[in-house]
Formats: sequence, C-alpha cells, structure tokens
Amino acid sequence: MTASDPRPLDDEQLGAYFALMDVASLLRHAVEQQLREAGDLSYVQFQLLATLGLGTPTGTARMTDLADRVVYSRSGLTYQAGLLEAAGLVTRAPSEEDERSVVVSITDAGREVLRTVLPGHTDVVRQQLLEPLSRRGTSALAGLLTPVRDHMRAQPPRSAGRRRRR
Amino acid sequence: MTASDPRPLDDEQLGAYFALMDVASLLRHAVEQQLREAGDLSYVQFQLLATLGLGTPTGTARMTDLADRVVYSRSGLTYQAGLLEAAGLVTRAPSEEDERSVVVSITDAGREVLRTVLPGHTDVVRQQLLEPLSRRGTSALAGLLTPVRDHMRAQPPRSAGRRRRR
DNA sequence: TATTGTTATACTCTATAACTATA
DNA sequence: TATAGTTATAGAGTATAACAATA
Repeated sequence: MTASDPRPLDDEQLGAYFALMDVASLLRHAVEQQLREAGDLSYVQFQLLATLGLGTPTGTARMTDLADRVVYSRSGLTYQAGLLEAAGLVTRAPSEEDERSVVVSITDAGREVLRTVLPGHTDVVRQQLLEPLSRRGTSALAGLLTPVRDHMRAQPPRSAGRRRRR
Repeated sequence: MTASDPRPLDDEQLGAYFALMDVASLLRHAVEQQLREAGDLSYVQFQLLATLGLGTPTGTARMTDLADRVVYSRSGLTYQAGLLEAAGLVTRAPSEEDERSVVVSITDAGREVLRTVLPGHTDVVRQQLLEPLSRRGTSALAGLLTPVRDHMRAQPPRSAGRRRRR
C-alpha cells in the first residue's frame, strides 16, 4: 500500500486519461457494431476467439487463463464460453494433466468466423484509430501502452482475486 | 465511403490496437470499483457528473449534447439521468429557449459527491496509468489520442445517427 | 416534417455466492 | 485445504421502437 498523492491531476494528466477512455469507448462501440453485423459476435467473444486463434500456437487455453486475460469473473467466462460452444466455435474438454481444468479449443468453424470478420474489423480499426495516428503515432502508442498493460496485469489476477480475499 | 485496404494489420498495428483496448478495459474496471465504493457511482454516472461539474462553466447541458458525449442512445441517457436525479445529484428542467429541450444541471450535492470521489479516483488513475507512463509519456499519450478522439467525434453523432438513418 | 425527450420492453452481460470435483 | 469450473440468481445497463410535444 503506497501513500497517496493528495494533489489533483493537472490538465495534461486529465487530458491523457479522458482521451484514452473516450477513444477506447468510441472505438469499442464502432467495433462492436461491425462484429455484430459481420459475425454475430460481441467484443468479448471476438477477444476469446482472437486469443485462441491468433494468440496461441495450439488454439487452446485453460478457462482460468482466458478469464484472467479477457473477462473479469469466472462465471462470466463460463457464460461466454457456453455461448461460443453452443455456436460451435469452440469446444471444451477436461485437461489431461489436471482433471480440474478445462481446456478450450477453437474449432475450424471458429477460425472461419474469425477469417470472415477480420477484414471488416481491420477496416474499422484502420479508419477510426490508425489513420489519424499515422505510422509513427501507431508505433509510439504501442510503445507507451504495452508497458502499462504489463504493469496492470502484474497486479493480483482478476479471476482469483475475489476468491482469495475472503 | 473510402475503398478498404485489403492488407491485414501488422504486428505493430495490432499491438497498438489491443494494448489500447486492454489498458482502457483494465483501467475502467479498476476505476469502476473505486467509484462504486467511494460514491456509489457507475463510470457513466461519473462521466455525466464530471462533464457537468468540471467540463462546463455553468454546470448545465442539454440531454442530447450529453448523450452525444457520454452515452450512445437517448434512452440510455434518460435512464442514467433519472438515476442521478433520483439521487439528488442533478436536476432536469425544460429549456427556456427551446421547449423541446431539457437542461440538466449538477446540484450542490452532485458537486459534493464529485469532490468526495475525486481523490480516490485520482489515486487509481495515477497508480495504474500515469505512474508507469511517467511525465513525458503522459504528455505524449495525450498528444496522440486527443486528435484521434476529435477525428472520431467528427463522424456522425451517436444519438441522432440511428434516427437519421431511417 | 424534423427534432427532443420519455416510456415500455426485451435482452445481454456481469458478478456473487453456493456448490461439486480434483489436487 | 486450496484450486478449477459451473450453476442459480439477481441486478445493472443498453438499445429499439413507439410515442408525445415542440420547432
């Protein structure tokens, strides 16, 4: 527990904070519309498919690891994974190493949906975010925010947090 | 309507996009927890109060202007404004210039809640976002994202969009 | 006719707590 | 005992369409 700085944020700090939140919020809204129309996916569902299909070599992940990465509660992931499974885009099977764990795998149909959705998705991201940033800005933004994400993720994990705090 | 670029995003572009979305998502989650505990506010409600209390000289705004800035549908804003009004944090009154419009005003109680919530809010933003960014990074981030927000907002407004597209 | 705002409604999503099963 | 995951449940939030009132 660090002592808190009593000074209010200055205009530049507030500007960075609100700009970040507004841009992400507007972008997410735009992107969600595209995903819904192109593939009947929510953004969270897209994140899950993208994590499995683009972010791992095997196309598989444990439920808890997915929850820590994408969703903030275990039951939330169970719900979303259930929807994806019902749509045939992922499968769930008990892990062979640890019988408590469940391994989620993207299916061929899941990869197909990802392929279908990706071009339009890319268009939206390019038009809304990347175009006004330009090449150099894109690089700078990634350089700034990637360490921030790492810093945030280094803090106590979301899925287990509640449980451990009892 | 611009022709779409058929090339997929490269790693740097994907990195910037996902880092932005992840950071905003994690930050929003952290901030929402603080707002709920400190002042029983959702993030949207905080945005509304902050827009009125910090973003305008008069502490007032029209419903439609608030909707365009904060929420994405008129009915969504009616709902949130209703909650804030029931809590005594804002008032709503018909505009004198245009009888169709409703002017929302932050109350003293609303400003008080804002004051109560702000120090803890600031702590979270500082610890999660600003500290790892450092001074220079904060400035750079604001410089990158403010034009992006302007670019996004220059596009057809959210509240009227659906209606006009009929 | 177009715009402002509200209402009714239905739906999606999320989190909490209780529970089962395995380590 | 601790961890992985599910279920039941309840609540918050959002959007759509239909509506009333004013410009």
